[in-house]
Amino acid sequence: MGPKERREREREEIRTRILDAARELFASEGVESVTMRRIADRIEYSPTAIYFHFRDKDALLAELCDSDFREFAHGFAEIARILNPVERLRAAGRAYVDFGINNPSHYRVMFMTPKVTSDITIAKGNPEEDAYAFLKGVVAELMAKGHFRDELTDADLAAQVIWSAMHGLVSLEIAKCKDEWVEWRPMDARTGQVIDMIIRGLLKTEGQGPRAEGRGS
Amino acid sequence: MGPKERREREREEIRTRILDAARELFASEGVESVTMRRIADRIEYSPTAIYFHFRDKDALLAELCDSDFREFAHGFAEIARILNPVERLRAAGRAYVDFGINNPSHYRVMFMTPKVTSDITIAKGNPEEDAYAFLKGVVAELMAKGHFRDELTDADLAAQVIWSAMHGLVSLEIAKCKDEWVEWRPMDARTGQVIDMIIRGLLKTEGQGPRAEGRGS
DNA sequence: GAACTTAACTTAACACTGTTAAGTATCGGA
DNA sequence: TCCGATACTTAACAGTGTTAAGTTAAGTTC
Repeated sequence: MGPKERREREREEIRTRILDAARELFASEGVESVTMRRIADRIEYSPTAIYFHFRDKDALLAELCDSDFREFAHGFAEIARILNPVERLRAAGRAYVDFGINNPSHYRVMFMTPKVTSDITIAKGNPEEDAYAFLKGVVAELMAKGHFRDELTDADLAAQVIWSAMHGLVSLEIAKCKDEWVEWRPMDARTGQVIDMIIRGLLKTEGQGPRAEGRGS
Repeated sequence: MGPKERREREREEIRTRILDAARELFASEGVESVTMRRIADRIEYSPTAIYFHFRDKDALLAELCDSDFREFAHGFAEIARILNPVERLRAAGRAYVDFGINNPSHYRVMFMTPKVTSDITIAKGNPEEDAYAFLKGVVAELMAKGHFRDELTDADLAAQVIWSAMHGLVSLEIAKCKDEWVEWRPMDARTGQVIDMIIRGLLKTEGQGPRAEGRGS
């Protein structure tokens, strides 16, 4: 069964070549510059050749998105080692903002454009691949240890509230940083204030739980 | 000078006809369906006729956006009459979310897409036309009355933090409501929690100032 | 080994998009 | 009456995603 496997391998190879070209174009010149024809130019194929490997442009972008989500979640691996859950939440918030600011093009398609995430291959619920699961895990731990205000018992709801606040920070910066209408304060200052607001607004007594624990890592 | 004025009036009339057609198309079928040709079809002109009244499509959309921003700000007029500034902030937050949920297409172009707001005619700083100014006003009043935590003395920074949280709520809903990845909690519940988080996280002692005042209106 | 099939392309074209160049009426003023 | 500006139209250009039809090379089968 030599030739069959070789063909399979070659097919996979050209697939990743297309994806790489698209990713490169995407990162350097923004999502608008990612056209089928420009991708084709880069890999020296005709534009229609891409359709043999991807259903359409959306499917191609979705697959790009898929790997982006995975990489994004991997970014929290180091943070997962922080023992103190409050500090872990703080660090996660900062990491989230860093990702968005450093990868605005990616952030836009990942979180700012309506897109059906149908054929996605990420292991849902696994904190190492699913960033939402990571956040929910931190929230659940904080709840279990009694850090959260007593009326907050729904980990999903709390996670969604936290995500909303952080997402607002990043998406507003990406969409409106050029806007001279508002006298924007430095992103660092805003980030710090939002994180403090989250901690103070959702947790008990100044962001520390009922009993102060040793700071992690 | 009769004819001259009549011409001027007619010119203005066709301008608003174009804008109305675009607005209608926009609200009913989303921004993607707003094409020069479809606008032209509606008003029974050729597509190029529009270019005599608007520089290009962006200018047309910008003008649409302009009136949308004004209308958006007008929505806060009633809320401005609430005496208690904490309650006013709460109501403003709810109104903000309502606007976004009821006008997702408008919200997207207004706040979720990078667009240079250059030739804008809104009276900056006037709370009746500029919603950011309204928010900043509420924040400033809360600060003056000592409701804010002592370390928060910058009204712009605080306003931007509040706006971020509310914007995150709305924009995440608009972009990801169809997403089955996350088990979304009801929008109402999230809104309530975010507003509570803002109040508790930024103000002193349970969202009330140093001294409880009578509730307004 | 010849015939057939299929995978992996290419070229040409369609139906769109925003936008521009060039041409045409219509109308107010000298 | 002629002139020039105003307000258009038609035709076209350079893009876009996508599809239909044709081509070529390789593998499979008789």
